[in-house]
Amino acid sequence: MREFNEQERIRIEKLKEISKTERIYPNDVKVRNTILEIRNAFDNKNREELEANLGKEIFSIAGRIMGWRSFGKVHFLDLKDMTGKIQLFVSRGNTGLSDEKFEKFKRHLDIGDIIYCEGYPFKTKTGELSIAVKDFRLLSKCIHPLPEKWHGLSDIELRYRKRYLDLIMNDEVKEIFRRRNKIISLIREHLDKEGFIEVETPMMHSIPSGANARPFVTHHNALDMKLYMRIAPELFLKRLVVGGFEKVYEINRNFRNEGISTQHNPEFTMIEFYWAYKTYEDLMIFTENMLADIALRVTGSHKVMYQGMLLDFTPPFKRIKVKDALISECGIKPEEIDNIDTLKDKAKSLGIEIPKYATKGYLMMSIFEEMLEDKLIQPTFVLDFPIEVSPLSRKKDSDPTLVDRFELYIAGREIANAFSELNDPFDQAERFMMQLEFKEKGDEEAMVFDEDYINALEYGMPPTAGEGIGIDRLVMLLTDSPSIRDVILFPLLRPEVRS
RNA sequence: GGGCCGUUAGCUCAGUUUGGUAGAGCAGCUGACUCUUAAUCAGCGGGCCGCAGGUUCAAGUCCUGCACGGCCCA
Repeated sequence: MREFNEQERIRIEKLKEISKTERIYPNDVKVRNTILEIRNAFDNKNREELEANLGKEIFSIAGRIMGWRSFGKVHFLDLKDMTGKIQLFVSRGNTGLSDEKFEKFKRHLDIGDIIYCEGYPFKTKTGELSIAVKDFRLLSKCIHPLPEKWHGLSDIELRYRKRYLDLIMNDEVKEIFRRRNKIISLIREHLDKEGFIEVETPMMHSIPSGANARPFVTHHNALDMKLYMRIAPELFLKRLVVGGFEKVYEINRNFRNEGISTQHNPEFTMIEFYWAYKTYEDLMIFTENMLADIALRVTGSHKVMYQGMLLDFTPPFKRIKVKDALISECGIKPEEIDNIDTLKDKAKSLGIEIPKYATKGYLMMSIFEEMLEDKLIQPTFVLDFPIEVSPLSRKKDSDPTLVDRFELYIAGREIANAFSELNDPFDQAERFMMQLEFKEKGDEEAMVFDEDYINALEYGMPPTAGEGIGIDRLVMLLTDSPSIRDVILFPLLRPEVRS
């Protein structure tokens, strides 16, 4: 049995007392108005206009009591619903409560309770729009005292563990998740406008595929088989392009069995979209226009402040090629960029550990990540990745060691990854074989050979470009959130151990 | 995995330097108060000081280990 503290026991006693004369936890009230409606209708009216209305048109609202100021025979409460906050004015008399109801009001209710009330809008001496309460009902009791009214709930661990309490207390948290919803809606709007179809592909895969990452493993009892939580939907979405869905997207969770940080949660949300008869160059233009529009409509400007950095989403975004950046920014000479020994020396000098399966491309990207990633503050497309680190991308016509691929960096973080898709089944089979070699040499993130995917490509996939955008990271940027946990409602935490 | 920091009342925090009866504000309870908005005034109650060991006459405080969390690094 739960143990309750003194304050909680008092509130439970109040509930018991109420239950003697009425149903507790009732659901038979009809809430006809929202606080926002009342504000919109009366905020602009002056005291005299509202005075004339007093006692005539009655409104009904419901919400949570967030504050209480008592003067004995008059009480001021703050009531909050999903649309806003309004002050309740509770007294006795014609436009107030009966003596009996007034006593019940004082005796039964607490800060935190969810109540229904009916009353008349008016303005107090200080000009604050308030509801003169004519009748009320307790709908749901708050057994626990709410956090302190001034400082609120600030303990980070408690905020994540008890997100409901965080949402009750911190309006800015609600705003972050409203904004997250808006961002996702806008992405859908942009894709729907182009004639895309939204689909859902499996979350459980019999072979992990579509990205270089370690999967979560689970087991299906009836089929007695291993299943992997998906690390990416890529190969399924491209099967759909083969099937004739030429513009297709999915917004859903990926699961990666890796560490947790301010940038990583084991489950995170991605949008992946595939667009037949387009190239990665087309996607850069689409992406910069879409992100600029979202930034503008969500924050009101193309220029967004993130953690002290002013990010400029005005298109076009900067474009740099991987090799050019290594040469101009990392002190590698043009004639040595393709020399594996030079790259190894450079990597060593940066303290990068060099695994057995390290190739030129692997080293180039390691050096890039170590030296340049953090510096890409303004939105920047990094293009033309080495083929060894891009097993699903189309080879460049002009240079078979590179692929038609870009990643978008903003505020030093990878936000999007896109490429012209590899639709040549013979080349794809070779790439899978190359991945297997890496795996044998110890690369745990190397891809597995997916025979059915090759088979799908053998039926013919149109030339296609595809892209993935990390929704959580994008939301972080547009809500000025320092941690991914601030934009995920229920981030993964170790379970609390109670002694 | 490593380093640093944190964990005290329902919440927000003092108290740890220099070991000696556990503190404040909000919230709660009792009383006063008919226009406040962090209302005000008077009084009262509320503690496994994260957990487990150790040192000591004596530990919230010092030492060790563990748990959970935060930031940084890998």
